[in-house]
Amino acid sequence: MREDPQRFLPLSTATLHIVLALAGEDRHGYGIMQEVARQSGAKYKLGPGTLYDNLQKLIEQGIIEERGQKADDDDPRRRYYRLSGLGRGVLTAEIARLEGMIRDARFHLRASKPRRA
Amino acid sequence: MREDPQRFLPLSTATLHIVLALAGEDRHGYGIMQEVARQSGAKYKLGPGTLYDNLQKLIEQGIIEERGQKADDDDPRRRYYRLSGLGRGVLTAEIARLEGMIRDARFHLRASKPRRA
DNA sequence: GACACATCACTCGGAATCCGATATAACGGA
DNA sequence: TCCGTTATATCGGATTCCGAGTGATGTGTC
Repeated sequence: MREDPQRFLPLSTATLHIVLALAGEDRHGYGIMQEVARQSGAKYKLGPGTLYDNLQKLIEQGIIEERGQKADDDDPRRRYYRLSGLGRGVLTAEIARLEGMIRDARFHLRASKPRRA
Repeated sequence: MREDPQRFLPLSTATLHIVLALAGEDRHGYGIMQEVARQSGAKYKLGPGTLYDNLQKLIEQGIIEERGQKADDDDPRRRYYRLSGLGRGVLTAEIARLEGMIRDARFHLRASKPRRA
Protein backbone atom coordinates (compact mmCIF):
# COMPACT_ATOMS: atom_id res chain seq x y z
CA MET A 1 0.00 0.00 0.00
CA ARG A 2 1.48 3.28 -1.11
CA GLU A 3 1.66 6.50 0.83
CA ASP A 4 -0.81 9.03 -0.43
CA PRO A 5 1.00 12.02 -1.99
CA GLN A 6 -1.98 14.20 -1.11
CA ARG A 7 -1.09 13.87 2.54
CA PHE A 8 1.95 16.09 2.08
CA LEU A 9 0.19 18.98 0.36
CA PRO A 10 0.38 21.86 0.21
CA LEU A 11 4.17 22.20 -0.09
CA SER A 12 5.78 25.34 1.25
CA THR A 13 7.58 27.58 -1.21
CA ALA A 14 10.98 26.37 -0.05
CA THR A 15 9.97 22.71 -0.18
CA LEU A 16 8.47 23.04 -3.63
CA HIS A 17 11.61 24.67 -4.98
CA ILE A 18 13.84 21.98 -3.52
CA VAL A 19 11.71 19.13 -4.85
CA LEU A 20 11.56 20.80 -8.22
CA ALA A 21 15.32 21.27 -8.29
CA LEU A 22 15.68 17.51 -7.81
CA ALA A 23 13.11 16.61 -10.45
CA GLY A 24 15.55 17.08 -13.31
CA GLU A 25 18.54 15.32 -11.82
CA ASP A 26 20.15 14.33 -8.53
CA ARG A 27 21.94 17.19 -6.88
CA HIS A 28 24.07 17.99 -3.84
CA GLY A 29 23.14 20.68 -1.31
CA TYR A 30 25.10 23.52 -2.81
CA GLY A 31 23.86 22.52 -6.25
CA ILE A 32 20.27 22.73 -5.03
CA MET A 33 20.83 26.27 -3.84
CA GLN A 34 22.26 27.24 -7.21
CA GLU A 35 19.49 25.55 -9.15
CA VAL A 36 16.78 27.24 -7.10
CA ALA A 37 18.39 30.61 -7.70
CA ARG A 38 18.64 29.83 -11.40
CA GLN A 39 15.04 28.59 -11.68
CA SER A 40 13.65 31.71 -10.07
CA GLY A 41 15.88 34.07 -12.01
CA ALA A 42 17.66 34.84 -8.72
CA LYS A 43 14.37 36.18 -7.36
CA TYR A 44 14.17 33.56 -4.65
CA LYS A 45 17.28 32.51 -2.78
CA LEU A 46 17.46 29.56 -0.49
CA GLY A 47 19.80 29.88 2.51
CA PRO A 48 21.52 26.92 4.12
CA GLY A 49 19.22 27.00 7.15
CA THR A 50 16.08 26.55 5.12
CA LEU A 51 17.77 24.01 2.89
CA TYR A 52 19.00 21.65 5.59
CA ASP A 53 15.83 21.94 7.68
CA ASN A 54 13.93 20.88 4.60
CA LEU A 55 16.29 18.13 3.48
CA GLN A 56 16.04 16.51 6.89
CA LYS A 57 12.27 16.74 6.93
CA LEU A 58 11.93 15.46 3.36
CA ILE A 59 14.18 12.48 4.06
CA GLU A 60 12.12 11.57 7.13
CA GLN A 61 9.00 11.75 5.00
CA GLY A 62 10.53 9.58 2.31
CA ILE A 63 10.13 12.22 -0.37
CA ILE A 64 13.84 12.35 -1.09
CA GLU A 65 16.71 9.96 -0.38
CA GLU A 66 20.42 10.39 0.03
CA ARG A 67 22.27 8.66 -2.74
CA GLY A 68 24.99 6.30 -1.61
CA GLN A 69 27.41 5.97 -4.49
CA LYS A 70 29.35 8.87 -5.89
CA ALA A 71 30.18 9.82 -9.42
CA ASP A 72 33.83 9.08 -10.17
CA ASP A 73 34.97 12.49 -11.26
CA ASP A 74 33.35 14.28 -8.37
CA ASP A 75 34.32 16.52 -5.55
CA PRO A 76 34.34 14.03 -2.67
CA ARG A 77 32.74 16.52 -0.30
CA ARG A 78 29.47 16.41 -2.18
CA ARG A 79 26.48 14.54 -0.82
CA TYR A 80 23.81 13.85 -3.38
CA TYR A 81 20.06 13.77 -2.94
CA ARG A 82 17.52 12.08 -5.16
CA LEU A 83 13.77 12.38 -5.55
CA SER A 84 11.99 9.14 -4.58
CA GLY A 85 9.01 7.65 -6.37
CA LEU A 86 6.81 9.07 -3.65
CA GLY A 87 8.53 12.41 -4.10
CA ARG A 88 7.76 12.38 -7.78
CA GLY A 89 4.12 11.68 -6.95
CA VAL A 90 4.03 14.51 -4.44
CA LEU A 91 5.45 16.95 -6.97
CA THR A 92 2.96 15.84 -9.59
CA ALA A 93 0.07 16.26 -7.14
CA GLU A 94 1.27 19.68 -6.02
CA ILE A 95 1.63 20.89 -9.58
CA ALA A 96 -1.92 19.75 -10.30
CA ARG A 97 -3.15 21.58 -7.21
CA LEU A 98 -1.39 24.77 -8.25
CA GLU A 99 -2.78 24.56 -11.75
CA GLY A 100 -6.29 24.44 -10.33
CA MET A 101 -5.61 27.54 -8.28
CA ILE A 102 -4.13 29.32 -11.25
CA ARG A 103 -7.19 28.60 -13.36
CA ASP A 104 -9.34 30.13 -10.63
CA ALA A 105 -7.07 33.13 -10.28
CA ARG A 106 -6.89 33.81 -14.02
CA PHE A 107 -10.65 33.71 -14.18
CA HIS A 108 -11.09 36.19 -11.36
CA LEU A 109 -8.34 38.51 -12.51
CA ARG A 110 -9.93 38.69 -15.93
CA ALA A 111 -13.53 38.83 -14.76
CA SER A 112 -13.27 41.64 -12.23
CA LYS A 113 -11.12 44.43 -13.51
CA PRO A 114 -12.52 47.66 -12.08
CA ARG A 115 -9.65 49.75 -13.52
CA ARG A 116 -8.23 49.25 -16.95
CA ALA A 117 -4.47 48.79 -17.28
CA MET B 1 5.71 55.95 -7.75
CA ARG B 2 4.04 52.62 -7.20
CA GLU B 3 5.11 49.87 -4.88
CA ASP B 4 6.68 47.01 -6.74
CA PRO B 5 4.53 43.86 -6.47
CA GLN B 6 7.66 41.75 -6.92
CA ARG B 7 8.83 42.86 -3.50
CA PHE B 8 6.17 40.74 -1.82
CA LEU B 9 6.92 37.49 -3.60
CA PRO B 10 6.83 34.64 -3.04
CA LEU B 11 3.51 34.47 -1.22
CA SER B 12 3.06 31.76 1.38
CA THR B 13 0.37 29.17 0.76
CA ALA B 14 -1.95 30.78 3.29
CA THR B 15 -1.41 34.27 1.92
CA LEU B 16 -1.95 33.17 -1.64
CA HIS B 17 -5.23 31.47 -0.75
CA ILE B 18 -6.50 34.52 1.09
CA VAL B 19 -5.60 36.92 -1.69
CA LEU B 20 -7.14 34.60 -4.21
CA ALA B 21 -10.34 34.32 -2.17
CA LEU B 22 -10.63 38.11 -2.33
CA ALA B 23 -9.92 38.33 -6.06
CA GLY B 24 -13.48 37.41 -7.00
CA GLU B 25 -15.31 39.59 -4.53
CA ASP B 26 -14.99 41.31 -1.16
CA ARG B 27 -15.43 38.93 1.73
CA HIS B 28 -15.54 38.91 5.50
CA GLY B 29 -13.19 36.73 7.60
CA TYR B 30 -15.45 33.76 8.02
CA GLY B 31 -16.35 33.94 4.35
CA ILE B 32 -12.66 33.80 3.43
CA MET B 33 -12.27 30.60 5.43
CA GLN B 34 -15.22 29.05 3.64
CA GLU B 35 -14.03 30.18 0.22
CA VAL B 36 -10.54 28.80 0.77
CA ALA B 37 -12.01 25.46 1.81
CA ARG B 38 -14.26 25.49 -1.24
CA GLN B 39 -11.46 26.45 -3.65
CA SER B 40 -9.23 23.67 -2.46
CA GLY B 41 -11.98 21.07 -2.36
CA ALA B 42 -11.70 21.08 1.45
CA LYS B 43 -8.10 19.87 1.07
CA TYR B 44 -6.65 22.97 2.66
CA LYS B 45 -8.34 24.54 5.66
CA LEU B 46 -7.45 27.91 7.06
CA GLY B 47 -7.77 28.30 10.84
CA PRO B 48 -8.56 31.61 12.52
CA GLY B 49 -5.02 32.03 13.77
CA THR B 50 -3.47 31.91 10.33
CA LEU B 51 -6.27 34.01 8.89
CA TYR B 52 -6.00 36.95 11.29
CA ASP B 53 -2.20 36.90 11.36
CA ASN B 54 -2.32 37.21 7.60
CA LEU B 55 -5.09 39.81 7.41
CA GLN B 56 -3.17 42.07 9.74
CA LYS B 57 0.07 41.65 7.80
CA LEU B 58 -1.66 42.18 4.44
CA ILE B 59 -3.36 45.35 5.62
CA GLU B 60 -0.06 46.74 6.87
CA GLN B 61 1.46 45.97 3.48
CA GLY B 62 -1.42 47.64 1.66
CA ILE B 63 -2.35 44.51 -0.23
CA ILE B 64 -5.86 44.42 1.19
CA GLU B 65 -8.05 47.04 2.83
CA GLU B 66 -10.91 46.91 5.23
CA ARG B 67 -14.08 48.13 3.59
CA GLY B 68 -15.94 50.80 5.50
CA GLN B 69 -19.51 50.64 4.39
CA LYS B 70 -21.72 47.61 4.85
CA ALA B 71 -24.22 45.98 2.58
CA ASP B 72 -27.77 46.74 3.75
CA ASP B 73 -29.07 43.25 4.18
CA ASP B 74 -26.07 42.03 6.10
CA ASP B 75 -25.26 40.52 9.40
CA PRO B 76 -23.85 43.55 11.24
CA ARG B 77 -21.06 41.51 12.80
CA ARG B 78 -19.33 41.05 9.49
CA ARG B 79 -16.19 43.00 8.62
CA TYR B 80 -15.37 43.02 4.93
CA TYR B 81 -11.98 42.99 3.26
CA ARG B 82 -11.12 44.06 -0.26
CA LEU B 83 -8.15 43.50 -2.52
CA SER B 84 -6.34 46.76 -3.32
CA GLY B 85 -4.85 47.70 -6.67
CA LEU B 86 -1.46 46.74 -5.33
CA GLY B 87 -2.95 43.46 -4.11
CA ARG B 88 -4.24 42.70 -7.56
CA GLY B 89 -0.78 43.38 -8.96
CA VAL B 90 0.81 41.10 -6.38
CA LEU B 91 -1.58 38.30 -7.21
CA THR B 92 -0.93 38.71 -10.93
CA ALA B 93 2.82 38.63 -10.36
CA GLU B 94 2.63 35.59 -8.12
CA ILE B 95 0.50 33.70 -10.64
CA ALA B 96 3.06 34.48 -13.33
CA ARG B 97 5.85 33.23 -11.08
CA LEU B 98 3.97 29.99 -10.37
CA GLU B 99 3.29 29.43 -14.04
CA GLY B 100 7.00 29.62 -14.75
CA MET B 101 7.67 27.01 -12.10
CA ILE B 102 4.94 24.77 -13.42
CA ARG B 103 6.37 24.89 -16.92
CA ASP B 104 9.70 23.81 -15.52
CA ALA B 105 8.15 21.06 -13.44
CA ARG B 106 6.05 19.68 -16.28
CA PHE B 107 9.14 19.53 -18.44
CA HIS B 108 11.15 17.63 -15.85
CA LEU B 109 8.36 15.29 -14.88
CA ARG B 110 7.88 14.33 -18.49
CA ALA B 111 11.57 14.31 -19.49
CA SER B 112 13.07 12.20 -16.73
CA LYS B 113 11.00 9.17 -15.99
CA PRO B 114 13.53 6.50 -15.06
CA ARG B 115 10.86 3.97 -14.14
CA ARG B 116 7.82 3.39 -16.27
CA ALA B 117 4.45 3.72 -14.56
C1' DG C 1 54.21 30.74 -1.85
C1' DA C 2 50.49 33.78 -0.62
C1' DC C 3 46.14 35.61 -1.10
C1' DA C 4 41.43 35.75 -2.53
C1' DC C 5 37.42 33.80 -3.94
C1' DA C 6 34.35 29.89 -5.03
C1' DT C 7 32.73 25.50 -3.60
C1' DC C 8 30.83 22.49 -0.17
C1' DA C 9 28.70 20.95 4.28
C1' DC C 10 26.55 22.22 8.28
C1' DT C 11 24.99 24.61 13.04
C1' DC C 12 22.83 28.01 15.56
C1' DG C 13 19.36 31.06 17.38
C1' DG C 14 16.15 34.64 16.66
C1' DA C 15 12.23 35.92 13.77
C1' DA C 16 8.29 34.91 11.29
C1' DT C 17 4.58 32.04 10.44
C1' DC C 18 1.36 28.55 11.23
C1' DC C 19 -2.61 26.86 13.38
C1' DG C 20 -5.80 24.72 16.54
C1' DA C 21 -7.93 25.41 21.12
C1' DT C 22 -10.44 28.59 23.19
C1' DA C 23 -13.43 32.77 24.29
C1' DT C 24 -17.33 35.51 23.25
C1' DA C 25 -21.50 36.54 21.32
C1' DA C 26 -25.32 37.16 17.91
C1' DC C 27 -28.24 34.70 14.75
C1' DG C 28 -31.86 31.19 13.22
C1' DG C 29 -34.58 27.53 13.44
C1' DA C 30 -36.88 23.28 15.93
C1' DT D 1 -35.51 27.40 25.20
C1' DC D 2 -31.88 25.07 23.30
C1' DC D 3 -28.59 24.19 19.89
C1' DG D 4 -25.91 24.46 15.83
C1' DT D 5 -24.09 27.86 12.76
C1' DT D 6 -22.21 32.24 11.87
C1' DA D 7 -18.88 35.52 13.18
C1' DT D 8 -14.73 37.96 15.26
C1' DA D 9 -10.75 37.51 17.75
C1' DT D 10 -6.70 36.04 21.04
C1' DC D 11 -3.39 33.03 22.83
C1' DG D 12 0.61 30.19 23.01
C1' DG D 13 3.07 26.20 21.44
C1' DA D 14 4.96 24.16 17.29
C1' DT D 15 6.91 24.61 13.01
C1' DT D 16 9.39 26.84 9.58
C1' DC D 17 12.27 30.29 7.80
C1' DC D 18 16.64 32.19 7.05
C1' DG D 19 20.92 34.61 7.32
C1' DA D 20 25.20 34.84 10.03
C1' DG D 21 28.68 32.21 11.09
C1' DT D 22 32.16 28.01 11.16
C1' DG D 23 35.28 25.18 8.88
C1' DA D 24 37.34 22.98 5.24
C1' DT D 25 38.95 22.14 0.48
C1' DG D 26 39.40 23.54 -4.45
C1' DT D 27 41.03 26.95 -7.93
C1' DG D 28 42.97 30.73 -9.89
C1' DT D 29 46.19 34.73 -9.74
C1' DC D 30 49.94 37.74 -8.55
